[in-house]
Amino acid sequence: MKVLYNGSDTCLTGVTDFNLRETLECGQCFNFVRTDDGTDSSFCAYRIIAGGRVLFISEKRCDENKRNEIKTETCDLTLYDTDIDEYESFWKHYFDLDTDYLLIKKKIVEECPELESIIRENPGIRLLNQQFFETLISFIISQNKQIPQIKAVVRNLSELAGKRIDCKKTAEKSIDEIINDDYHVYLFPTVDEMRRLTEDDIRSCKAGFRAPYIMDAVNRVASGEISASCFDTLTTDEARVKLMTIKGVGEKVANCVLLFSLGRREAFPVDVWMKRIMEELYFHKDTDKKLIERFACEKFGKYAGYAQQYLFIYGRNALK
DNA sequence: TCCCAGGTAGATC
DNA sequence: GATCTACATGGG
Repeated sequence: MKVLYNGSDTCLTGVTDFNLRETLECGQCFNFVRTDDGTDSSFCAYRIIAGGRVLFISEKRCDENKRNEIKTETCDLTLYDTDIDEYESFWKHYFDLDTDYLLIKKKIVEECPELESIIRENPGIRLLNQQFFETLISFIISQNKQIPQIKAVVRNLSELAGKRIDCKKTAEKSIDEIINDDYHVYLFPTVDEMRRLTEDDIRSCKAGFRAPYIMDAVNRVASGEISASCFDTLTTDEARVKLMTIKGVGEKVANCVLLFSLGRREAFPVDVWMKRIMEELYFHKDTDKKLIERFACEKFGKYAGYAQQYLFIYGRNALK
């Protein structure tokens, strides 16, 4: 992979084991919009809001080739209005580009051959490294909601309390809102911005019964009792227990926060889909979620979180 | 109108 | 402890 800066954009060429659409659209993040018109199957562009920044990014697929049996392909990425320093210090880690996914995929297929075809079809999924607070709030929102609705609540909260950012340049001017000259977006609110909201404010963002849960999470983070760094010295099991002291955070939400924002790749969130697919593959009967989690963690070890992502896609394709 | 959604808290047994 | 249900909101 080569990294080049052309004076305004950072261009990554020959990126392996990466697919922007697969990575963003697999349910691990909710603050993005596709900005191209979808007419070119080898091209896509997105606007992503994360970590107090806005990124316009596009991807061009390159020719397929084969590396060590598992089919892979390369792509070129353009991070618009982004210099090398911002790429190196933030987006590189955000997209998990310093991790060897070829090795990870091999290990998972060794443990679970059933996943080989799904990995072949989705070879570019990466686990993002997202910011703690916005991941915590987003996954509290996610309970009992579908992805488009989760995205809507995240956007409503951002518009209500987040900082406005004016976007002077855009990657692709194809969606309606981007056509406006005064195009702007709102960042996900900071803890301080959220603290100014009342429970009714949060309800007005269509958060429903999750509003008091969000209030509790905000208060606990604002007080300093909970922070990304407070988990540094804890084991994953201890960190999960601590996260679950927040109202509205159960096993599943806690595991998502561990996996997607605290670098605990051994975490294995079990939702309705994961329960169904694991029962189909291994248990062949109704099985407790906690048991499924323990089984997967023993089976996949430090790769459990990655395996979970492929299993999720497998489940959504195979079942339903 | 009914049912479900990448769940969880609180009640009840 | 294990099970049952209400919870807001929107879409099929």
